[in-house]
Amino acid sequence: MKQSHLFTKTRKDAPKDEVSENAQLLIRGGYIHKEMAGVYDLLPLGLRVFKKIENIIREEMNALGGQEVSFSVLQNPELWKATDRWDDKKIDNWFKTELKSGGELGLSFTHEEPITKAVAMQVSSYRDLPRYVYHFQSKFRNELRTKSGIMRGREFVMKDLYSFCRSEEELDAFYKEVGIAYENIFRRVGLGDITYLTFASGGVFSKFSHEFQTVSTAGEDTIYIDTEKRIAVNDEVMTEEVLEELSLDRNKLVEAKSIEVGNIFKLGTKYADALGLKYKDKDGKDAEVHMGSYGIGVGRLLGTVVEVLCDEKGIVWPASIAPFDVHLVELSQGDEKIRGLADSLYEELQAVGVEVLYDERDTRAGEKFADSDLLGMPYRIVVGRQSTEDSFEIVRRVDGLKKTVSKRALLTQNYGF
RNA sequence: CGGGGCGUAGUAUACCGGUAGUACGUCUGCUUUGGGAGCAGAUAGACCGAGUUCGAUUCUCGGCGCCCCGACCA
Repeated sequence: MKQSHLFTKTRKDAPKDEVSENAQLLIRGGYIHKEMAGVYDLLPLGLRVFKKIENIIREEMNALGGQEVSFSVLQNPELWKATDRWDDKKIDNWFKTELKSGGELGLSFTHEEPITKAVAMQVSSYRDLPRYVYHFQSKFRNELRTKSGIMRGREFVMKDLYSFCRSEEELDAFYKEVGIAYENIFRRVGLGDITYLTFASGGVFSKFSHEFQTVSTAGEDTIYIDTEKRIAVNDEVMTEEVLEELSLDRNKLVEAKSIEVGNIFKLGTKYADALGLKYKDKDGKDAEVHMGSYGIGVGRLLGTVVEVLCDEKGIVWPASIAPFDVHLVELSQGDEKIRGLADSLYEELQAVGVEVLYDERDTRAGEKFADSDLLGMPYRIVVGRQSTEDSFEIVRRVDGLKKTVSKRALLTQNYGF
């Protein structure tokens, strides 16, 4: 992608109404556009990151045996009445709308009800279970107050996975597998070291639910971490009894603010029962379906990566989710030889499948470097006076380390850092 | 939803009961050119409505919007 063709530009100043680090950097870099309070649009660069994160999650969900679907954002109130979640007193941040022909609709607050209902239409025997269904879909929450940039908006895309099992044991086993898959996801997007499996309140179905909490001063939650065991306890369930049950020593726990990037919990049989989802066991008798629900906010995850990995110069993307593999910056300043060198490198890199953002704009070096730092590609290739046919400067964004490498090294992405 | 703050250009701000000025940014051109350069020119603004007034961006009221703390929440 040639940078001069990109319809977004970087900006020096962040909008005054944006306080959070993640949204400031993403807006300055042209990754997102703020539509209104709590509502953000993804621009080309932002969408590329978003899709890469989505794909990592998708791979892990598929590895679990998950089957991808796409459920509507428009929802039938009847299903929610069946589970007693339609009333605004029960769910206070519903977005609801009306049909011209009369009647109400809900805008997807979450998708337990419609997906459970759809599964009920397909499942009737023990042979039909277990089933794991997931999708990436917009969720709408009529928040009284939005905050933290893209971390908490009124509309956001969530990956939600629902598991349908024949027994509590089957659910427990799958639940553990999802936990491992989630750890894979957070490691792959670059948050592994600072993300902790956290015990949180479980509601009426189980004693605990589990959250994945990424340590950040920008977080809204408070957790207590056992760094050796690599688990944490959410402040909301932090009691002596809980510590005892989990065999944790209060003196070893470290308090931290954190961002909830994922959540997994057991739903028991409540929704299945309410929506008529049951199956015939081997004896031909009706049996209950045990459900689990597993969410990751994709946009929040993106924002969290920006928030915790950025530095004073801008965004620092992990290679796994960067919009481009490399940022090619030419400093030809009118020198056609240098420009030719950069142009052909651009073509060759693309030919071997390297994703490259090519800054061939006619601007000064300082501006290009500043933009490159802000945009945060993991590597920057600089083509200037010192470059030759087979000698190029490459800079690693995360620590600024520089190397001079051959063209072959660039084409094979073996930079030797 | 409780509490607080704020609405003048993309950003930061100034002045004023007589329709707005500066800086940065942005755009154009020229000169420059390895860390946001210089010169010249240009662009762009009073949230909306009602009231008071000869006249409202300014005063009053209402609405809308935005931000922050708390509660709530992926």
